Amino acid sequence: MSWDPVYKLVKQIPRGRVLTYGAVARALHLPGGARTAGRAMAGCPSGKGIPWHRVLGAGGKLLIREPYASLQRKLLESEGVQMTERRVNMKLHQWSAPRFKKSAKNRSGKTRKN
DNA sequence: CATCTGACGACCG
DNA sequence: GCGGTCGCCAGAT
Repeated sequence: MSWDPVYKLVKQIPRGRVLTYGAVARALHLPGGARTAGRAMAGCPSGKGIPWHRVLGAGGKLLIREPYASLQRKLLESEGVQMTERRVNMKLHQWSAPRFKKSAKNRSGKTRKN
């Protein structure tokens, strides 16, 4: 399987921003959803400048285990990402991944529900 | 070819 | 908020 599009998207994640596996899967329209994105990241080639640490689980959960877990935390923290012991503040750092094949909707300043 | 597992996500208690 | 279960796809054994 060619994960190139996945790595390509991850490489586009701005510093200090993060994405979830589900978001990546949906942005690239990957079959199987988040698991497929996870598989792609698991085989993430080193030395390619891929900010793999910016990809988290749903809700900003840090799913990666040691020894990469601590490394990921260190890198994120280094980028000024606000986080708890095992979760990242998605509200502040979730990045709007560009939609491939689908039109991106303007979700800025939404009323939410109050 | 059958089965298990995994850098997942949503749901339920 | 946390742990357990089911569904999903692909690779490994």
